[in-house]
Parts: sequence; structure tokens; C-alpha cells
Amino acid sequence: MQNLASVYDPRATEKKIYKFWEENDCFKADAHSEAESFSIVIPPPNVTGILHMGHAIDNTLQDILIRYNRMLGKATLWLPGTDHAGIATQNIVEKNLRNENKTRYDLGHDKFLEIVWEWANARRSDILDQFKQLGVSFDWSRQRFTLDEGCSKSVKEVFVRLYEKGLIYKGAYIVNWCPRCTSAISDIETDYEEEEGHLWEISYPLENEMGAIIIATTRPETMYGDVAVAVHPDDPRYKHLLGKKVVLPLINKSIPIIADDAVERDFGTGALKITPAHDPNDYEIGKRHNLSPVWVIDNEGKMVTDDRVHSDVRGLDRYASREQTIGLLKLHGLLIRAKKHNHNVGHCQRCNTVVEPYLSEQWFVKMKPLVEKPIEAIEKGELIFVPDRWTKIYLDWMHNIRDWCISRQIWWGHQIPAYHCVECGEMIVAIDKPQCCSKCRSLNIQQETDVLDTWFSSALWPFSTMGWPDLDAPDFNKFYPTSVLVTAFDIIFFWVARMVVMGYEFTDQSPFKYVYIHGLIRDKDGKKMSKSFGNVMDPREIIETYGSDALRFTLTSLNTYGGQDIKLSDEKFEYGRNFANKLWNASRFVLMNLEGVDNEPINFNDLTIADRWILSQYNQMLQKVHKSIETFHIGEYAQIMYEFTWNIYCDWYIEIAKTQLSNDKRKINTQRVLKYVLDGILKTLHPVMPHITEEIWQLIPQDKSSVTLMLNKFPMPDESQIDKSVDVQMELVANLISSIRNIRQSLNIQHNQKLDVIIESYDPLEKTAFQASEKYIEILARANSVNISNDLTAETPPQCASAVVGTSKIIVPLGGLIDIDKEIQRQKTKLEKLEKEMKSLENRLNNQKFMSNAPDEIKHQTHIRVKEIKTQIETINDLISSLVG
RNA sequence: GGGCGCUUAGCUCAGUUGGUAGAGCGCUUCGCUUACACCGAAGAUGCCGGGAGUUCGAGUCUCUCAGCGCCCACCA
Repeated sequence: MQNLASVYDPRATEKKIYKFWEENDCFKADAHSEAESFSIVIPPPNVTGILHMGHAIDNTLQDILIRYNRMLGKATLWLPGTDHAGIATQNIVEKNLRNENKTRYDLGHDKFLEIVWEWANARRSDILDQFKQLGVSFDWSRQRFTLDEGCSKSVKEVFVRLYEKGLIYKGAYIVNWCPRCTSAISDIETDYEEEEGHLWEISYPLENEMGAIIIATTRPETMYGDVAVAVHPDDPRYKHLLGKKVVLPLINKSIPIIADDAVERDFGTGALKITPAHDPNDYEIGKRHNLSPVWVIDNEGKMVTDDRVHSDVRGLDRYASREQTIGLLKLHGLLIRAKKHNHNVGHCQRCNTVVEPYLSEQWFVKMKPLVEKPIEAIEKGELIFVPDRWTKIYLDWMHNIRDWCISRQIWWGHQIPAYHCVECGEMIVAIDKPQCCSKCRSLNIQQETDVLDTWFSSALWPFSTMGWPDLDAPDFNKFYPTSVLVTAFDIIFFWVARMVVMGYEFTDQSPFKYVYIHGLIRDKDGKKMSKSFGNVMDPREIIETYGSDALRFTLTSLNTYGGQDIKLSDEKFEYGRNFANKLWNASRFVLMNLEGVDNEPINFNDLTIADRWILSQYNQMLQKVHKSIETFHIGEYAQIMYEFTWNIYCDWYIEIAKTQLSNDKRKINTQRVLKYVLDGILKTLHPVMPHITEEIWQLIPQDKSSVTLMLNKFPMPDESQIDKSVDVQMELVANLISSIRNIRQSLNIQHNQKLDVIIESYDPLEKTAFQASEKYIEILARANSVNISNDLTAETPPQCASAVVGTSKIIVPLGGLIDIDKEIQRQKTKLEKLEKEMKSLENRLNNQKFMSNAPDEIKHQTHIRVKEIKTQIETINDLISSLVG
């Protein structure tokens, strides 16, 4: 037996163990296996990112499910990959270029993409490499990228099929436009924040007559694009003005006064300026009244440079233009007043720039018809959210679904597979570039320059990575649909819902049965971790300090079924680190005491009460573990392992085993039990703490059916070994030992002072338990002798401390050692508690309604407890009076 | 405006078929008992946010109020 360090050093083992798994090809999935399949695709991290705590918990939970199911013998696939992260990636590369004073236009389309590819490729392997430190059992051979060949093929296929079904269309609509990214973004990529602003009231003079109409707006700079002033049709203030015209100030353009129901009479002045090109509501109103939109702001958020706008604002940024316009209005006495006004302003999720509602030609997915099956999926039980409360969020979104703007005016991404004929303008949507125009036969054909929203390819991830559209692809056949999707709630709309939509449309089933939603990782004050706050925690640093297993174990324990957000601080990882160390040392003890042990199984005919108890506890632990993992109570699984390993196996069984190991007759079988249970702990704990369990398991001398723990069978509970009466008995023994220790502590009895223990027991179950445990009591409670009697006449010695366990009386004669007053006080405190409990129990039993309504089992339990307390109270009273006497 | 979550020991939080409250850390007191001081032993600590209701019985179910946090929608 080699000497093991007394403190576990994860740094020394984790890398070594991971390499060992890789060298033995342990992660590889077998698409041709006969076994039942279990598969997960990871939420592909953005190539722009680095590993953060969210990834750490997300992938730990997945790894637990994967490793558990792999050990159950299933054909298991965990597919890794990365996301090209369209706008995010392009933004970073453009920023780098800007440092060299260049723009993407300086480089041109192809050269720019070349640079992005280069950058993304470097980042791609880097980010996944970071995951290795977590110990993830990814099948690296199946690593994918949302922009790789296979994904591109799926994207084109999906696009064309949707287009042909009429579910993708192109048209001019108001979209959310980010002037910094110079691209459209989708509704859900727009985050609203309340901001302080003003409601400006501006006078629009009537044409050819005296008077004016006063409109209210938060965005005066858009007034140049006004095409009308709208009022409510029934508003008496304005009824007489309907059909008349006003002169748009500053540019002296004549526009009509129209009536529309959408106008709120109570808001502002009740008169609304209509700017169809730059406001979604105005666009709708404009459409109803056949008013042509006038663009006055360009794609970069600057005012146009021609006479559509006042000469003083041409080419100005929208905000500068606002200032300027206000100034001009003031100058002309047309600004009536400015009221402070808070309103919600949309921001680009990627760069936080205020988005511009912008009328432009975009591609959309018609969502309504696509969500029918995804909605039904819930009712049919084909899609299950865990925890359940996310179902409603998902359904609400599906029921209120709006069309999805999928085109982005950037270069990095899947170029839309649509082609237009330069000659005749014909649009052709096809997987491959057509030779010539299908209409005019012209050869002058150009592909759309827009690319797709990055989430479009993500939506196909579960099947695009498995070989679809080839329905015979082995992976697709074996591993699709996947078993479960594990993610945080922040991407339910972006990703989860859209995967379900695409899954049903193209494979006629949900891409996963379960969606397991966990909480978000926050800092110790509950704030979201973000680079700008400077409160991000780097998992790699935690791993360096505490170890990967400690990180995994801690995060898992903190994870609750309800998916509460997790507040983290560095110190919390001590929990996992300490536990790893405890496991290490318990194993060290066992390994040091295995000398002479054979590989024979436990002799079940020769077990002590403690042996039977640990086996009973062990198998109950297994039952709980299976149940908790299978029902996604994964935090509970970690806690069960902690409790069993530390508080049951270490605190009690190992301590008891020490007494058995020194008994030649008991030694061998005790070694077998120690080893058997340790082996079981290692296997059971492996999914959450893979490295340390593998490391220790390799050190255990035994016949090994596999070279690695991770490919072993996960232990199954053996109910025949569960013995509830042994559980009760050992609990009494443990209580007895604790009681004696309590006496020692509270009466200040020296540690090296051995005590005599007299047990007066009339209950056969209790008596057998104590008789079988004499040796344990001697060692663990430091007793000279243990006398068990049921001699009713046995007299309590004059000076003694005492306790009651179950219904048995424990007496510890102390001679001159005892402080009688202290002991009396100790007993009285106990008595008070018991009497309090007794009272409440008696109340219950005296309650007629309780007796007639409560189930028999509860009544029975109450009676038993009452009986027990009664005995205990009597005994304590006896003891007190003997002390006083 | 609509919806969701949280409020339990000093701190961070568990507690899904309603049976009389738990963990980790911290705290107090012992202890180098050769697996472990990243440890062992013994302890203390809670009108489970307020109120009402259902029930023999509520941290757990219903209603209501309050505080904190989040999501969705949106008024120019």
C-alpha cells in the first residue's frame, strides 16, 4: 500500500484522470449499440465567451445525468459544440479591427469573413478546452459548430422547406433596429428599460387658417417623417379639425389631420403625430390610412442628408438632431412645453444601444402555424418542463407568438439561401445557387447578403448535429430525440421554444422529452454576474484553489429542484473541498486496513449488528439516490451522498469498524464490508465527483471488470439488505453513546477517565441491541465495563449520572466525580422538554375530533411516543429524587 | 397593466402526497482517541413575513396584506 497524503490534492489527480479517460476512449458513444439510448446535446456556448459559473453548473448537471445513465448501461451520447454567435462575434472582430483603424468595409466581405473564421476557430477549441477542467464526459469525436458544414446543410434545407410551405416570407415591416450593429434584431433581443425623458408638446399650425393643433411626442427628431396628425374620432376638441391640414413646422410640409381609434384621448394632448417609418404604432395607423412612410433616420441612427429634414439637422446623430430640433422649435415659438416623462426604451441586447424602430425589408418566419404541435406537446406529455412552473411561461409565449425576424444585416452567419435576378428581380430560394434566373434565364444572379439570426441555426441543434436531413444517419436514428435538455430559464424563448418548434416541424417530435431548468448563478449579494460589474467568478480559479470535484459538488448541492438562483461566494466551495478531503481520508483509512483482505464477497451469514446496519443504510441510500436523480432532484442527490458518506459511514461505521478490525474473528468480514460500501460510495458519487472517485477506486485492490470506474455499473439497491429493525436498534446504540458523551462533556469528566455503564433494559429489542453493541459502547463512549441487566431490584448507586434511551435507563456511577447540583439541573432541563411534548401529545389524544378523524397510523404513533415519554419522565423523576435523596 | 418567484436558526438556504422543523457556515465548550484540524465530540439558537380561512392537525392547502426580486406587455 502506497502512502497517501493526508490532504487530498485535486491538482495532482484531476488532469491525470481526465487524460486517462481520454486515452481509454471512455466518452465515445456507440450509435450501433443495442442498449437503450440516453442523449444530451449541450447548449453550445458562444465562441466569444469564456467558461463562467453558469456553464459550470449547467454542464455539471448534464455530466451527472450522462455519467449516471452511462453507468446504468445505456448507450450514452453527450454531444459538445459551440455557437457562431452571429452579431456578438462580428462585433468583437470589428472592434479589434477598429483598433487598427479599419472597418469591415475596408477589408471587403470575403477577407473580413476569413478573419472572423480564423478568430472563431481559435476561440472554439479554446472554450471547449476550458470545459475539460470541469471533467465533462463529452464525446469529443462528435464536436460540432453551428456554422459547420453539417449545420449549414440543415439550415439551408430548413429555410427552403419553410419558404416553400409559405412559412418564411420577406417584406417591409417595422423592426427593432440597432444602429450600432446596423442590423435588425428580433423582439426578444430587445430589452426595455425605463428611462427619464420628456414629453414635448409642439404646436403644428393649421394650414390656411388661424390656430394650431398641439401634439405630444417623446421623439421630436422624428417629426420630419410625419405624414399626418391623428386624433380620436370622437374627441370633441378636435372633431371640427378632421379633414383639415396642418403645416409641419420647420420644413413646411402639408399633412392631414386624420381620425383613428388607436389614439388615446387622455394621453398627452390627445393629438398624435404619425411617423410610419420610425414607429410601429404609427406604421399601423399609416397603413390604415394609406399614408406613405417618409424615412428621416438612416441605418446608423443619423438624420438623412437631404431636404426631407431641416438643413440644420442633416447628417446629425438622432440625439443631436433632437437637441437641434428642440432649439429650432423654441426659436419659432412652437414648443409649447416640455413635461418630464418616464418611458420604456428598447436597447440592443448585444451592445446596449438604444434601438430604433425602423421600417425595412426583412425575412420572417410565420410562427403561428408552427406552434400548434409544440403547444399540444405539453398536453400530450411529449414535452415536460422541470420544474413545472416553466410550462406556463412557455405556453404563454407560444400562445402570443409573433413572427420571427430572422434576417440580420451582418456578414458573419448563415447567408440566406435566396437569390435574386439582377436583370428581372425574380427571387429564387434554393439550397444551391441556381445557374440562371428561372424567369428570364439571365445568368446575373446574386445571393442575398443578409445572414440568419444566430438562433436560427441553434434551433436546429438537436438534429442538425445528428446527421439530419439524412434520416438514416446512425446518430439520428440512435440518439434523436434527445433525452433531456438542461439549461437556465433565460433562454427558454430564444432557444428552447424554437428548438421545439423546429423539432416538430422537421422531425415530427419534440427534440427532447424533458427540459430541466436550473437557476442562474449570482454573486453573494444576489447581483447578476457580469463583466461590467466586475463580479464574475472564474471557474478555473475555483478549480485551481478547491478542485474541480469540489466545484461540481458544491454547485450541485446548491442546486434546488425549484431552480432558485444561486448566490455564490468563494468560501462556499470549502463545502465541496472539505467533503472531498473527508472522502479521501475515509478511503485512506480503509485502504490502510485492507491488509490481508481477499476478493471474496461479504459473508452475509456472519454480520454484526453494525454490519447489518451499514448495509441497510447503504441500500436505502441507493434507493434515495436513484429516485432523486431520476426525478431531477439533483441537489438532493449530492446531499444524500454527503450525509451517508460523512455522517453514517465515517462517523459511525468506520469508528465501529475499528473495534471489529482488532478482533481477529471479525477482521476479514469487516474489511469486506468496509470495502464493499466504500466501493459503492465511489460508484454512487462518481457522477458528481468523477475525478477523486476514479482515483481512489483505482487504488482499491479488487477484481475489476473494467479498467475505469466511469464505465462500471451503478449500484442498484438490494432490498433484502434493508432491515428497519436494525436501523432502530443502531439508532438506540448511537443515542446511548451520545448520551454518555453528553454526560462526560456536561459534567467535565476527563477524557482519559473511563466510566462504568449500567443499562437497565426491559424492552427485548433494545436489550439485544445493547448486548450486541457492548464493545462499541466501550470504545466509542470510553467505558470500562458495560452491564446490562433487567433486574428490577438493581439499585441506582448513590452518586451517578444517568440518561434515558428509548425506554432503557442508563446509569453511570461517578463516585466523587459528580457535581450533584449540575447533574440535577441537567436532568431537569430534559424533563421540562419531555413534559412539554407530553402535554401537547395528551391534548391531541384528548381531542375527540382527533381520535375520530386522524388515521390509525398517526394515532398509533402518538400512543407509542406517549408511552415512551411516560417511561422516560418516570425514570428521570426517579433519578432526580435519588440524587436529591 | 398581466404573470412568476422569494420572505424558515446570526448568515446562505433545504423541506411535492398536510402529522408538529433541518443542513452548511458561524457561535459556545471540550479534544493532537495514529483516516481526516479541509478533523472529532458535546451543545445553544426558530410565534417557518403579517392577518384570516379550510382541517382533529398547516412551514406545507385557500384568500388577503406587506417587502424584495424577476419576466412579459406597453401609452405617442
